[in-house]
Amino acid sequence: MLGVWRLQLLREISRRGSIKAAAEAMSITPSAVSQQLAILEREAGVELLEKSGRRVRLTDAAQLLVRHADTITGAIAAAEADLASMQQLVIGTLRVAAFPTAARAILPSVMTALSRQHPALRVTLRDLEAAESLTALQMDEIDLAIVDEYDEPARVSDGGLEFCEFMRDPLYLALPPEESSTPSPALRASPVAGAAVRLSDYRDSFWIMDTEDSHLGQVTLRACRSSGFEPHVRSNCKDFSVIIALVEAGLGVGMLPGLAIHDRPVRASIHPTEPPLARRIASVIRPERRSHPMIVSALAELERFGAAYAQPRLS
Amino acid sequence: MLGVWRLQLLREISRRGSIKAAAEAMSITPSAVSQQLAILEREAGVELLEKSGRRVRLTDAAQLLVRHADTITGAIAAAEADLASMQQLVIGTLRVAAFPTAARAILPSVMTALSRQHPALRVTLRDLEAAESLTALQMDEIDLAIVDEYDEPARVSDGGLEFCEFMRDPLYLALPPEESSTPSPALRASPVAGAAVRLSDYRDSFWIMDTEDSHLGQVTLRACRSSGFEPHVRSNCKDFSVIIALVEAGLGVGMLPGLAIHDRPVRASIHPTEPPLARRIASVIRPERRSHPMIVSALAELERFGAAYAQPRLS
DNA sequence: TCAGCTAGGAAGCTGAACTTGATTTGCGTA
DNA sequence: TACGCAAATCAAGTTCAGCTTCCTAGCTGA
Repeated sequence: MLGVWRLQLLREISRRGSIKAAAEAMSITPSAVSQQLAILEREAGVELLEKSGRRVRLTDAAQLLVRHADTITGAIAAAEADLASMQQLVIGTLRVAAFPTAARAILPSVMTALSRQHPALRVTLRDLEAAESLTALQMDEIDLAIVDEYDEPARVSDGGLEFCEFMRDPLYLALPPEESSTPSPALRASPVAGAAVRLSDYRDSFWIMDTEDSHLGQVTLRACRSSGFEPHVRSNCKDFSVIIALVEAGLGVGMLPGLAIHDRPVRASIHPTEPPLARRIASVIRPERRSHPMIVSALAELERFGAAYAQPRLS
Repeated sequence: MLGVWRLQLLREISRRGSIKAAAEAMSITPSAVSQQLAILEREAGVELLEKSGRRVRLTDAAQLLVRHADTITGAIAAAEADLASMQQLVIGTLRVAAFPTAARAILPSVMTALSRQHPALRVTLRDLEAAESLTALQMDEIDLAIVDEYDEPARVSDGGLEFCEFMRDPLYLALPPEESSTPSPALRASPVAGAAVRLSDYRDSFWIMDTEDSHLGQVTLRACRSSGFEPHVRSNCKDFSVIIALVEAGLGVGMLPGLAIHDRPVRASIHPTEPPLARRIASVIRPERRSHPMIVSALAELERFGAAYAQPRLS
């Protein structure tokens, strides 16, 4: 019979593209992987690897086996999840990845709540952009990914992952504080704090934008254009704290997601837009772990955070 | 991670009901099974076996694991089948079980055809009644079962097995040969050879029946009753050859399936009934092996036999 | 009550799977 | 073209999982 361990090694080679990388991922030596695959080839009766330069390439038969290895591994994981859910035991290590803003604004409270509820649970956190965390999830390097989505749910190549939107994060327009000398060319009365504003009212302001290749940058740009103007971009900054600082200094206006100013005092005037803009925040898991109590608890906690966050609160 | 080998041992205990039996099935010692299950309990973190007299009983958690073990084993088997079908290799050992009549009438020609087509294929045959071969299939003691079905497809507890009817076997009424002195109380002109007859025409004959608990016996009895009479049963015989001999000796009439007189000279007058009666003959496999070339070839050969058999042929 | 059967623990053995270290082969670079 | 590095693989030695054998404990039926 085909050895499951060997199949998992093959799977890892397929994921990571080289024997060395697979070996590192499974924390054994490349030599061991090479030997195990030689055995698997005997078991299967087919060539599985062919040399391609100084690397290896998977044959068709190997790719077939990788697909099967995925379902086999999934079935084992499902058994473990069922077992854990039967015992209602929330123990072990939950590996979470979140995009940076979420890692700062959401995860601290969620992690403390989780470890208060389940003292035996260890939660580790990495901050990864959405796309990175999805591949990490597929690589089985993390158990739970928190991603942001700006456009409509694309999820074409979701690779069998399970998405669950647990909150929406409104996008706000940040205006320089009242007292600051606004360098905006147009003089205007500042709107009432917290009142919705139209982007087109700031067609003549300088704009502090996220980087062009970021989702938020593109969404902002598109929103300005569909409001009928091309923004005067004064600077492109990746880090929201920098954007906040520039707006606070009165150097322009900028779009900020709510989480970026959540639980953080900001000396700027924050306004929802009309029409409202928002990004969706979703949890992503591997479906076979859906019933794992560790996952169930974490998702519940995220839902709770999302519900609390939905209460309007403007600084 | 849960050890697959251990899960399979647990599965075998569940199937066979004792550690000893499971150990024999896997050809290791009971002690080894006991040790592996102790390890599996540690892996799972749950009690899996509880003593019940001098045997063991599976806990709920264990039964949950058995179900998962089934799907895992199925997934591995599917991988192997896919692998073999990719290579189009028909090698190995095909273990067949068939009910006795089929074992005599169908399997010899099918087996010779198979081993002619695929010299590397070994075919082994056991004769088992339908119910026995189904459990053997679930026990993974055979790869292919040939069963007969008299009633409408029940298949309630088919246990995830896959049935495929490949032929129908008509039931014939066997009458004593012309020249024999018929001890039947009623004098009548014998029907034209091969012509359909009505059971009610033989309400006054003696009947040679299959055993009462056999399917054929019950079907015959029911047919007689629905033709409006209770047959005078002269003897109940399990073996069709005995029934044939008795009819040949002129001691009565009897129902015989076509296969029982297939390719075998019979000195009796064989007649289809009006309305016609038949049993269905089906192949049964485990679904995960459906695409295995060994199975594919065997099923094709059975279909071929069924098609040839369907040509009317009466002795 | 005892003989027979099943489950399971202890000790020792075997082989599968790993590591280490040397070798081969391909690729980029001086 | 030669050199060095990187990746795979081979050979030899080592470790440990999983087996057997032998034994004990406990249930069951004669």
